[in-house]
Amino acid sequence: MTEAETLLLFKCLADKSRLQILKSLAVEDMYVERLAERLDLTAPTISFHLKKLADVGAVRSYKTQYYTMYALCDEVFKPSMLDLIREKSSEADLQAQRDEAYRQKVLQAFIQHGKLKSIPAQKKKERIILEELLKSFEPGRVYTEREVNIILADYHDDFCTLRRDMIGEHLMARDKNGYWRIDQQA
Amino acid sequence: MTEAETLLLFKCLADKSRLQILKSLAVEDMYVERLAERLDLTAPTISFHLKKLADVGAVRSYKTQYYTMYALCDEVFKPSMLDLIREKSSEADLQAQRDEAYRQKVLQAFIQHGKLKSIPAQKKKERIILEELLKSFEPGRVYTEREVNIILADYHDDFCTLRRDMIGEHLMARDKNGYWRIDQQA
DNA sequence: TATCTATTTTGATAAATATCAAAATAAAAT
DNA sequence: ATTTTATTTTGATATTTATCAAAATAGATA
Repeated sequence: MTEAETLLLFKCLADKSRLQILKSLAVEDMYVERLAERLDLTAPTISFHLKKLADVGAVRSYKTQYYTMYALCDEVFKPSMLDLIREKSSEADLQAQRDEAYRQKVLQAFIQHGKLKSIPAQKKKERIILEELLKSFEPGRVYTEREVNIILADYHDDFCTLRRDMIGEHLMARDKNGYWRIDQQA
Repeated sequence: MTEAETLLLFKCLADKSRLQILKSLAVEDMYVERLAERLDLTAPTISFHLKKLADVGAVRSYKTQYYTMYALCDEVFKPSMLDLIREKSSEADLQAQRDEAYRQKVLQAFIQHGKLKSIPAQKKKERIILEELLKSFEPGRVYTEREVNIILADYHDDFCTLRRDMIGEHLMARDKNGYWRIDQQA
């Protein structure tokens, strides 16, 4: 079941009238007008709800002589809600989730109380730290080397290494006028 | 769990953002701002959703040094949706349900193609039939005996018995001017 | 075929609610 | 104490949607 389908299913359960319809159908099959009478709603309203329920496969219908009988499809409601919550999101989302978890882990390991405990030896980890420090610079603005140093010194004494690696990782660029952020477009 | 609580719970699951929050919390505990970043929503919006989720016991929170961490409460989501649908409604509702089912059974047994196959011998069943036939009369209007006969004859040849029992069951009344429905106020 | 009746569709309306910006709280660090 | 930062509350807005009346459709009986 896709994420969108799950949402649709829950939306069906999230309405008083539809919940009552399902409860009624759980007892016995019924036709539109009888449901309307039971729930004190008009037939069009019942029809509207039944259509939504049918769309997610929650009910099915069959003809008897006079009426269109509606019946509950139990199967759809067998899984526990937890199952559906745990169901993996789209693959891309899952990956993003793992990446973000890792990123947070690194940040928490190296940055404490706003200070950088040490500069990570692993390139991958240092990159994460640098990306975080980059947030202290405004996009588009040009900084003097002195300004860059002051900002970076706030995190770690070795601001020279940090500044150099910002350039090395292509997170910042420089020319004779100064330094600026390089922003990858979203 | 009461019917209203069930509805609230389903409503919590019926929103894209809240579903994503729950999915995220199923992986690991998180704080408001991080969720906001992940879902690309503002912190107030996340806070709004978390409050709703907390109201139905879907999440709980605890403090760490900096943040208010939110965690999933699995227990709430353990039951299958079918369990909740099948959960008995209020007692009164259940009784009404049984009554109505019985009523339908009797009606279908004795009335076919708009005609009364026979007049039930059991008083209880006949009463159900009479209540149904009563719908053919307009509330408040006074009918001549002849008019009553014509209407009842449409259902069964023995309209005299039907007419008499309508009076006997106090479903209709008569005086020198004619017959009329007695409507029990709702 | 014509007529009745059950059901669905359409159009309109009112209620619920997800979202954000801005303001208010709360909580921690300096 | 003051400042910073995370969270919540408030107020406003736009979207969604449940509901009904009326019209259209479909299905069955006569």
